[in-house]
Amino acid sequence: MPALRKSSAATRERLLRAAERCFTEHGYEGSSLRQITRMARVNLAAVNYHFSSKRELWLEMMQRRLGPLNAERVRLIEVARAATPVGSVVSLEQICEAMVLPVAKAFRDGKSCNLTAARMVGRAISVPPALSKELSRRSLDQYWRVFSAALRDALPDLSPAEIEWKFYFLMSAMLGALAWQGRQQGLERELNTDNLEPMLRRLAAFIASGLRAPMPVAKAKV
Amino acid sequence: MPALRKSSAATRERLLRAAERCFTEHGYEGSSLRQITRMARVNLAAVNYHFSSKRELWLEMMQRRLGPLNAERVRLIEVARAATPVGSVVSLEQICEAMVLPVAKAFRDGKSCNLTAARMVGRAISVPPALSKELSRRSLDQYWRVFSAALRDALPDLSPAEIEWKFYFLMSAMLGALAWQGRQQGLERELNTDNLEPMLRRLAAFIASGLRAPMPVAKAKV
DNA sequence: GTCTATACCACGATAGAC
DNA sequence: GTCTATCGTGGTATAGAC
Repeated sequence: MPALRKSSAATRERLLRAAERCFTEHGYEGSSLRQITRMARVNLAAVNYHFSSKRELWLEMMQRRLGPLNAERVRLIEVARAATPVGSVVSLEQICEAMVLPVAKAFRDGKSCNLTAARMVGRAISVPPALSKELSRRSLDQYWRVFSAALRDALPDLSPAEIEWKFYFLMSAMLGALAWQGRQQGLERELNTDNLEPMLRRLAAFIASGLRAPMPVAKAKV
Repeated sequence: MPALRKSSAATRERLLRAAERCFTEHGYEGSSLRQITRMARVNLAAVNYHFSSKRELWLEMMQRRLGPLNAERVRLIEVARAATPVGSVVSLEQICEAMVLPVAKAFRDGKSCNLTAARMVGRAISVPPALSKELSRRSLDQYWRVFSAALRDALPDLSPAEIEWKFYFLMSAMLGALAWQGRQQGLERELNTDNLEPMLRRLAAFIASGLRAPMPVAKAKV
């Protein structure tokens, strides 16, 4: 690779940081490239040069965060599997905690959690559908194999289709819970460092119990 | 009310119908007012005259669908309560089915389900956060009172805050499941009239079991 | 009161100079 | 690599016809 004439990497990094703040605070279409580049103190056209489009800027910003998060999830599942006696399997509760709890851990800046990043993950559900679908393709599909394998072991009676349905519900509940923090009337408290992890533990318990629930047979009438 | 000189109501209705098709198919920011007004065969400025903005057009379109849906949910809960012996309460399973199953029922056009409308409900999670928050304020808050009262009766040991957390998880799983239909790799089948109701039954079972799960006490370390 | 034509400004994107 | 200028399209506002 040839030597860079100027601080190209620094410009990229400043853009990614500004994008994290902007997108998390104002949403995808609520954030303009002019606003982001002003905050990053770079030229408007720099976005197109470094990322080719607003869409790719968002995707790279998300992938940078989801990479370590998913790596930690896989690591926790493998640690649990290594600690499991032969003939036994990793429990649903362990799987769900591996899925949910790293959200608090992966985004630590020093002692406290980077809430902007954590919230960002939940907000991934509030972008144009084509965008979140592409993000899922890039950052979740490879992880899905590990996770569904653990689920199949823990739920040997369920068909692959039923596993996938439950995985949908699980992911939806998790992203929605992160995104909806403090948005409902009555529950005014915002997401903060102190209540993030207890919320995630409640969520993991909710999901684990839901996964264990028997699948109902279809009936004719509502 | 004075007599209308022209077909104001017809213009409104055509705009709402076109908006349903457009917003559901292309998402909120993926649908332009020029596209919607062309489809409705009305002038661009008609949106501003009848709804004052794109935002309000979307909100009115959603409220028109969520009204009957929530009315049916409340009706089902009250029917279940009426059929419950004194000293007993409506079960979690009944509550969850009342919450979830009307999605299939409320959107019937004649014999089959209007899938555009059903999908629209799920897509409400993929709009700018400020929009879905406003929709929740207008269409869900009044319903929340009935629903949380039933939940409190079914789960007398939980604090109001814990009830609200679980309601978050419930709503997130439901909206996400509707929105995510057919978007994951591996599960390619699209939402259709035949598989909507079985999916909703699976979802209701998932949620009911999750709601019943004991809330974990917070621990120190992940 | 209802509808139309049109102007306005902000947006994302890009070409080409430096 | 960076910047300026510019293009097409978006939501919105308004003046005026009917």
